[in-house]
Amino acid sequence: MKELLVKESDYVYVLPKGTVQGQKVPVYFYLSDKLFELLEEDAIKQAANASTLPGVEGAIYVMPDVHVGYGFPVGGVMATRLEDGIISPGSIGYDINCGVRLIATNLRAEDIVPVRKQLMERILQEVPAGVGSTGKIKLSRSELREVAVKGARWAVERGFGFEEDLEHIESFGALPNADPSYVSTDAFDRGSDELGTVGSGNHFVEVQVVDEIYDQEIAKKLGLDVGQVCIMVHSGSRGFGHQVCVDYLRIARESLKRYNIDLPDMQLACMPINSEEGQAYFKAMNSAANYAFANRQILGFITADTIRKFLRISWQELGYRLIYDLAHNIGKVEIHKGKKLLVHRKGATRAFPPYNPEVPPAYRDIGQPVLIPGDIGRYSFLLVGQPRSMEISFGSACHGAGRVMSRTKAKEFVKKEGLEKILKDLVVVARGKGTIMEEIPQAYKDVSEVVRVVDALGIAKMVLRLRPVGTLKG
DNA sequence: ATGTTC
Repeated sequence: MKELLVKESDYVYVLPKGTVQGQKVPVYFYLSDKLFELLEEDAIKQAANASTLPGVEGAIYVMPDVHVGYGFPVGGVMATRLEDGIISPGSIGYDINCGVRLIATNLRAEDIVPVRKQLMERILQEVPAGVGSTGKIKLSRSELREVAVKGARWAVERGFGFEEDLEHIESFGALPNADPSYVSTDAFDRGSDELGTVGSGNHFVEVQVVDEIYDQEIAKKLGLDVGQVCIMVHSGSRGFGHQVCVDYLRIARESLKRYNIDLPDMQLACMPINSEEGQAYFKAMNSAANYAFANRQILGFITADTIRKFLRISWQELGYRLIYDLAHNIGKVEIHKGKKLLVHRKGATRAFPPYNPEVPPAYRDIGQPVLIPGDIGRYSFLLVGQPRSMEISFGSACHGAGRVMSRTKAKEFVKKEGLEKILKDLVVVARGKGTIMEEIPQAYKDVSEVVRVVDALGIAKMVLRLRPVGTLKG
């Protein structure tokens, strides 16, 4: 299908409306020439499939870190009209509210670098990571219901963080319209002991240092300077959100006939937003999203507390300050160009511009922070949302590097090259070697190239780069 | 992503 894409301008390729059968809107791919070469046929097909869905509005947008996903590509943005559109679990993702948090500290690189190995070993002891890992927090059914409604606030009330953290979280760390009575017993069972755990795959807790600044003025307003130590958390809603997705994909498949929805791919199984099933999924999805906000709140706090105890310093000396926390797998009701839409972001980050009311007051004149984690060996980036995102991507940017090598291929590569040689002087801790082998830097696209594209398009502005000091993986 | 092929 690649030959059907038309290069409209630098970084913009379009699959014009009318190219595929039943297509309702065009599909825009935001790519450099280099990333265009890496674009997979199946990812194009998946984005094209979504452009045929009922009530899809404007266009489908695909970010430069695109890769094939379940039904809808990772890196995809789709908006559907509330009155006649659908809601698609596969277009939000299995890991509901997978997202990123960045915490600043007053520490300098030299405080951490000499002791980074011991520090990461300590963090490994305190922060549970890995598939099926469980935490110290055991939740009763009623407590879990509370988590699902209150989100990050629940964690703060239990002592995991501070009231002022909440102002620096997307949607204040608690999405409205969460109703855990629409969440299954299976999900409750899986969620009861996984709060405050990292998970697996590309999830991590990382100690980082501000490495390079591209916009001094904005970095200053964020209170960030070269050499400053930060904590980045990348995790989601664990088994709780996964089960919500599984449950509602089944419900969606079973309700397709009832609502006369015809699909090019069963993985895009969806429900009218204005249906009993669609509303049920929306309320369950928001519950899982709030679980993820609480999860990252706890993870970030425990990590900061561990660093503090390791260095034997006070909270004041540590200077813990939440910069921002955001979702990159989520469906949200937003108004774009005067229309009330459900914006599906799957591997895409909200990137609202300055003076948008959703941007925290402290950042109002610089725009919403956009946190882009890279792979374990390279860099992560902080950008801020720009006005053009509201014109060309429903206020969205990319979310990360994006895979280029399959997990299997990555493991074969490690067996051939040797893990020590690949990781060189990186400090990466984990309970097992499996995930690290799948997550080697070579398995990912260069995140620098990805953020360069969203910066060049005016979706989000590059502010600074962070480099890893030590990484905890699942 | 995921009690990693219920």
